[in-house]
Amino acid sequence: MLTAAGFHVLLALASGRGHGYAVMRFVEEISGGAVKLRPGTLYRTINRLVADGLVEESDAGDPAAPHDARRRYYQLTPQGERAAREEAELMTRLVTAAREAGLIT
Amino acid sequence: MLTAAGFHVLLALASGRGHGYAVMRFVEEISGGAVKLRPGTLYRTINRLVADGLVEESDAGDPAAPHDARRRYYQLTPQGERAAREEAELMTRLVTAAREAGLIT
DNA sequence: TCTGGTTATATCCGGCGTGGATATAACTAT
DNA sequence: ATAGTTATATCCACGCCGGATATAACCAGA
Repeated sequence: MLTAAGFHVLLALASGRGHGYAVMRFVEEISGGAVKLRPGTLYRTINRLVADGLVEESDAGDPAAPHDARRRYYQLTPQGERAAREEAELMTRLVTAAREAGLIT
Repeated sequence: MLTAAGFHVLLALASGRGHGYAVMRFVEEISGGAVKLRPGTLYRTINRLVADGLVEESDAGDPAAPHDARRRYYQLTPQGERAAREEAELMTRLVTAAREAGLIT
């Protein structure tokens, strides 16, 4: 199973957030500020995902965005997409169970 | 945020799995065998949840079940139920995002 | 132009949580 | 009786995370 941080990063990349800092903001956004991926966790997680073949660096960023030399862009590999999908499916089952248990509506 | 194991335990208890070993089977069931809560993680997690006030031991188990002296029964505290609900709501948002990203249907 | 705030990446340390193994013992069925 | 399953508990090594610190590029406004 992926770590929570690992899934957050994959999901952010699948949602079109191409570089590290954008991933950080995505996670904060989607959780309503409850979850924060700090630099230490963020960049280490990205490096691990690259080492595991789930993510790869892509030389070109969004061509519409203004150039920023600091940014490093990433994208999912097919394996990363598969892993993210499996994790999302597991999560769907957990949400269904939470609904059946009356925790959420 | 809860750890993955912590949420699994709370969800299992909310789903009427009263004792430790039943929690273990619940997690294995719901994940289709992909996730296994091993003894080391399971009982340490339960103890931590008790220490944090999210779970409490309940002296009586299911009266319909045959008595088994080894079993220790647990239930959610109001605080535990709140924590589980918040985590489930966060997870719902993640699943929605995964759907919007085309990861799942 | 220079200055402050934000964006962006990177690394270190201490500590917490996990996986896997091992142990023990009570149940159950044959 | 005895073998297999159910059930709880604890240990060690390792991996991951939070928080802090560092560095530097970008941008807006004075």
